[in-house]
Amino acid sequence: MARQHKTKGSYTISVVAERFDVHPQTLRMYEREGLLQPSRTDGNTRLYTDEDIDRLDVILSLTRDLGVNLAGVEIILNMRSKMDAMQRQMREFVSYVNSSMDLAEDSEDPISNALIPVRARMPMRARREDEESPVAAPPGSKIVDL
Amino acid sequence: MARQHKTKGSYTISVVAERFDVHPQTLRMYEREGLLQPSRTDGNTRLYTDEDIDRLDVILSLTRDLGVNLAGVEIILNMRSKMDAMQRQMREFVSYVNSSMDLAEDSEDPISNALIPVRARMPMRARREDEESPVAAPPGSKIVDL
DNA sequence: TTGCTCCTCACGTCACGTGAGGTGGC
DNA sequence: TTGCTCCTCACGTCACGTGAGGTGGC
Repeated sequence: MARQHKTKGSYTISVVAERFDVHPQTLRMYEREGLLQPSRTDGNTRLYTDEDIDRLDVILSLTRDLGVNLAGVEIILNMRSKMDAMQRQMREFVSYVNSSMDLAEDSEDPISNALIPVRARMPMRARREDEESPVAAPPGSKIVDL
Repeated sequence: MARQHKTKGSYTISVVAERFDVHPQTLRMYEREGLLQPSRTDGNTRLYTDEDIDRLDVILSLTRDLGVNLAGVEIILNMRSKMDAMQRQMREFVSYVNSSMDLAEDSEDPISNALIPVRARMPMRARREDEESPVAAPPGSKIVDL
């Protein structure tokens, strides 16, 4: 059996290949195309981290399940991280506004009364990670939750 | 020369094909794949609107310039509209918060003082259409401004 | 009639995945 | 030694784009 470097998730190419039922040459190709950047041992052997694994999982979903080619995968991965950054900013901003309003929540003054309806009318607040994205995918869309 | 139905932008397939230097069969293929949905005349001739043209422009950038296949194009177009929706929501929310704060701007009470720093510290406000996206593309990214 | 339109079928090309073959380090 | 690793080269398959061929309506 293949050896595993199991120091907080570090896998050789054969382990990854077997786990995802993918050809080792395919993994090397993904690296050549810039989609994966595993580190190397001193002896030049590739080591895949858990983050590499997660990324590979997305790549294989796109290529195998959705038929996207590697040029498309690269762009989609970039857009994904861009959307993640947007959602993070959104959450930070909303939670900041909300916490500012919490200071005013029990107040009776007219300004806090003017601001509180934001939370009631807008469908926005700090979301937990397991909650649904605020923007629904278009009907019939192939995007489930990329 | 080919005829044009120029009632607020409505083009036959030959006009579109010539303008974008694309084979008419390719346009029919894009429609078959669900990427374009031109309307039809009573005689079943395709009519492309200005919106179809804009969409085609993006499709051709993705396929020709970036080498994305049609499966990838579909996903990217869906993600694009999802991102647009997110930015729109963001803008609406921020401008709502800003306008709420404008009510309190000249006030001396502690609550408005607690809220005003939002605008000073966060890089978020209602943006004009020609301003840059708030989230920068990763360095070396192929995404210019999809 | 002319020049467009519609459609289907088929071919060439290229990207992607996979395999062979030869090498080297633990 | 064994079983991994590295690499390059090459092949098969399939998606995409394009062309041919035959049709019909303005």
